[in-house]
Formats: sequence, C-alpha cells, structure tokens
Amino acid sequence: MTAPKKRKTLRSDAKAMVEECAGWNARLAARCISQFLDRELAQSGLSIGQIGLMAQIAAATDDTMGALAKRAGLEQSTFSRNLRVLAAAGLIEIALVEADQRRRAVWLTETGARRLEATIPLWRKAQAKLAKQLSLALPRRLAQAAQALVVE
Amino acid sequence: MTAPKKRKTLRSDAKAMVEECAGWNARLAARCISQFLDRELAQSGLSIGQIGLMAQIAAATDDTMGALAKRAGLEQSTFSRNLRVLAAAGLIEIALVEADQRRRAVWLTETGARRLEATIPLWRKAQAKLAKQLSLALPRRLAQAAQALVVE
DNA sequence: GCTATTTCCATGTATCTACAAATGATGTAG
DNA sequence: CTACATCATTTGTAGATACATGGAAATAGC
Repeated sequence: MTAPKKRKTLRSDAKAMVEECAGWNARLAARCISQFLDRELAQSGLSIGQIGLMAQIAAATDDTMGALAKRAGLEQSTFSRNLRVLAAAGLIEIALVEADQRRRAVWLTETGARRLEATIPLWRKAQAKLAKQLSLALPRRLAQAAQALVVE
Repeated sequence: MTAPKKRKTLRSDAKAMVEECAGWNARLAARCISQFLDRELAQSGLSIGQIGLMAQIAAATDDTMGALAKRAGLEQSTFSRNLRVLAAAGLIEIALVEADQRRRAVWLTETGARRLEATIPLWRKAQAKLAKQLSLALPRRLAQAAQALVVE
C-alpha cells in the first residue's frame, strides 16, 4: 500500500487543466476563429483584428484613444500600437485634440472607410459560414461575461 | 427622397460588426480571461499561457513537437518559439529523437514538474473564482467547436 | 500664479501569434 | 547509390498583447 506516484497525479491534473481551463480554451477558440476568418478575408488585405479595430473606430462618434481602447477591451498601450499600423497603412488618422493636447482623436480616412465598406460583405459571408459550425451566441455571451472580469 | 448617407450606413454596419463578429468577441473574451487569470496567478511567476503549455506537455505521453502543437491548436512555429521560453527558464527540455533526427521530444524538467504541481491549487482557486462570473462550459464548448474550423 | 498631483498617451521590454521560406534529415525512384 | 521529393523543425518577418515606466499637458491646492 505505497503512496501513488506523484507524476501520475500530475499527468491527470494536467489533463484536466488542458480540458477545463477557461483561459486556455478561450485563447484556443480565439486562435482558431481568427485563423479561419483571416483566411476567409485574406483577399481584403486586412486581418480580422485590423477590421475589428476599424469597425470600432467607425462605430464611435467622437471618442479619443483612451475611451476607444477601453471599449475595445484592449490595454491602452496595445491599442496605441495597433493604431499605428493602421495609420502607417493610411487607413486612419490620428491627431492632437485642440482643446487638450494630451488627447488624440482618431478617425477613418476616406481610403479606410472605403476599405472597410468593401470588406463588410466579405465579413458577412465569412460570419455566415462560421455560423454553420458554431453558435454565434457563444462567443458573444462569453465576451460579455468576460468583460465583467476586468472592470477596474 | 435622396439616397441615405453612405457614412451613416457604415457606422451602423460597423456597430453590428463590433457586437457580432465572432473573431472579435472570441479574442476579446480571451484577452479578458487571460488577464484575469494572469493576475490571479501572478504569484506563481508563470503566465496562464505558459501554464497551459506545460500542462499540455505534462498531459502528453510521448509526443513530439508537431503532434503537440497540433493538439494545442498552435502553429508549429508558434509552438516552437513558445517552448524556447520555457526551455530557457529551465522548465522543460527539448532533445533530438534518436531514431529520427528531424524530430524533437519534449518533457518537463524536475523543476518544471514541481512548479506546475505547485501552481495547480492556485489555478483551481482562480478557475473557481472565474466560474462564479461565467459558465466554464462556455469557453469549453467554444473551443471544441472552433477547433473544427481549422482541421486541414 | 506656482508647485504638486493627476491624466493621457508613448516607449521599453518581453511574450504570443502566424505565414512564408530556409534548413536539415529521411525516404524513394531509377 | 544518387538525385529528388517529403517531412519536421527553425528562422525571417511582421503584427498583437500587456506590464511598467516615462514625458508632456492639464488640474488642484495653496
């Protein structure tokens, strides 16, 4: 009647972790879905991440960077850097706010707006294709619940 | 009876995209959940991503890198690079397979195994805390469904 | 007004992610 | 046995992500 081997316990614990960990599963899902959409939308020349960012900007009315980052659920520093890629591509513009020189205002350029517009039908098609394999309510509910975790 | 302004359409389309896009929502959820877990597990000195990787390795029996990457749902190049961080930290070992010098075998070091073991109770606590705010079945089902998208 | 604090954004640093191409080892046709 | 295809992994390149920190502008106290 010796004690069970530690390593065997570790292995089964690890297996449970892999199967059940919300973080692992959420990231795995995000990777797979992003890869799928990136491939479906490859002809647009934009990644699904960039499209999402542009949509965030297009959907906003007059927000500055901090507010946008928060709504996007991104670290302000991450948001800032991601925007630079879009700005370098000529899809958005970033400018100082007259009234408060700390702030930055962001908007789509004409080019950016056209690109986003052109991408929407492709996105709809891809999203529909996706919906055949998984319930779209799933990621939506998950995102909604997850956002509550990081209210600071 | 003029045609509606294009930009207005774009704004509402963008709003729908932000709310409904499975890719955006999945990534948003993954970010929030990972941030939450990283903070809960900060004292372990490991990120939830690293913990997940180590669990994958511990759960496997005798796989080499390609197979592991596939099960982890990661690009093999991504997997390879992520492992290097763990190897540099002395948590895993990577070695050539005798029989086929193209392949690499991977396992936890003694240190790595102890670290993972020590982290499991913390992870359980964090996961339980998480479960109070969202159904753990949600990410699990999503991951399962999403993996089907990228079978090649 | 003038200093101290706060606010907003950018940068330094490090990891995660993926696609394309390169490298190196093994298998195979002739 | 040699050239060629195939396979497993790494490297090149580029973007995404976050924490800690830095720097400039605005606000609060006095």
